Amino acid sequence: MRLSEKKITASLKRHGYKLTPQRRAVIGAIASSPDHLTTTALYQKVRQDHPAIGLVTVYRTLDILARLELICELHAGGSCRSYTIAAPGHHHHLICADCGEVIDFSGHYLTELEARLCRETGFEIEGHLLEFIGRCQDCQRAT
Amino acid sequence: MRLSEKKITASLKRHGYKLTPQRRAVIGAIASSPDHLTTTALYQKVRQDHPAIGLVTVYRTLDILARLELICELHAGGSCRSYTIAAPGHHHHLICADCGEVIDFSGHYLTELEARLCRETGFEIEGHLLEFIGRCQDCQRAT
DNA sequence: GTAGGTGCAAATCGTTTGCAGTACA
DNA sequence: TGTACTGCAAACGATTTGCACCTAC
Repeated sequence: MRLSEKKITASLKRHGYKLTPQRRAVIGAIASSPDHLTTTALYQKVRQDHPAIGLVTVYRTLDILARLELICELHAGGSCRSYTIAAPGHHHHLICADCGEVIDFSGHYLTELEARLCRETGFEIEGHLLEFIGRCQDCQRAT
Repeated sequence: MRLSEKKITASLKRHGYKLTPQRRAVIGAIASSPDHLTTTALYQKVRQDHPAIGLVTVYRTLDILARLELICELHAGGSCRSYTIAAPGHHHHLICADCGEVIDFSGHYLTELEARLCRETGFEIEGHLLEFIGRCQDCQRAT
């Protein structure tokens, strides 16, 4: 279950952001895609029914959405970020190094470890990043 | 315990890479720092006793060292990479969001999870990235 | 009406590449 | 000696910023 378009726009309003057609378009595009999209990919998609939108606006909208934790950011290996609608609760990613497919999985494998690290280092732990890199079945066959 | 400068140069030679003064300088700089350094920070440091070196050479050297797994790469949150001498065995990072301090810890907390993901998704898992973000004791006090 | 949002162009940042000269093995 | 390495400059992609105009509230 992922956040609906409605909930996202509502949350934007609640935080005092204006609801422009551009923002609706970005939210619509990201909400209608099951995959993680890079900013540029999302830009292409949004342009299909909103040709006048600027790439900058997409960046700014994504920035707001990420800050409100309405979308989730993925640091897939290299130097590019991609986004998808946030799923409630914490989750992690399994990424195919060849085709870029992303599988989400969730669980609390790390709470125990986190508690131990807190105790041993005195850190106040705010979050973590857990990603597996590998090759999906299709790409294995393709070799 | 971290790899010594000697072991690194030896490994470079063993893999057929030439041992130039520039490479020695980069290795010396990274080996003498206990911290993780970004490429640019490392470049500044190397220039202190090797002013003629080019940033490009630092990039290329780091690339080789990372490929040979002699140094380890850190994707600290944002879009910048930093490097430090590799510790033997696999390890993870605990990063202070305020001051950037990095604590290494090791363990095989993920092998079981990795096996389960393999089974369930058919992925061939090549590696993973596990980083905790938080605030160290000093920064907590500083608030 | 006005603060906030938009879009363009230009600036910036980190990183890579082409190429001619240089130096290690 | 020959191949690999270096350094410059230029290219590059992703992201940010300055600014004038525009629009949702």
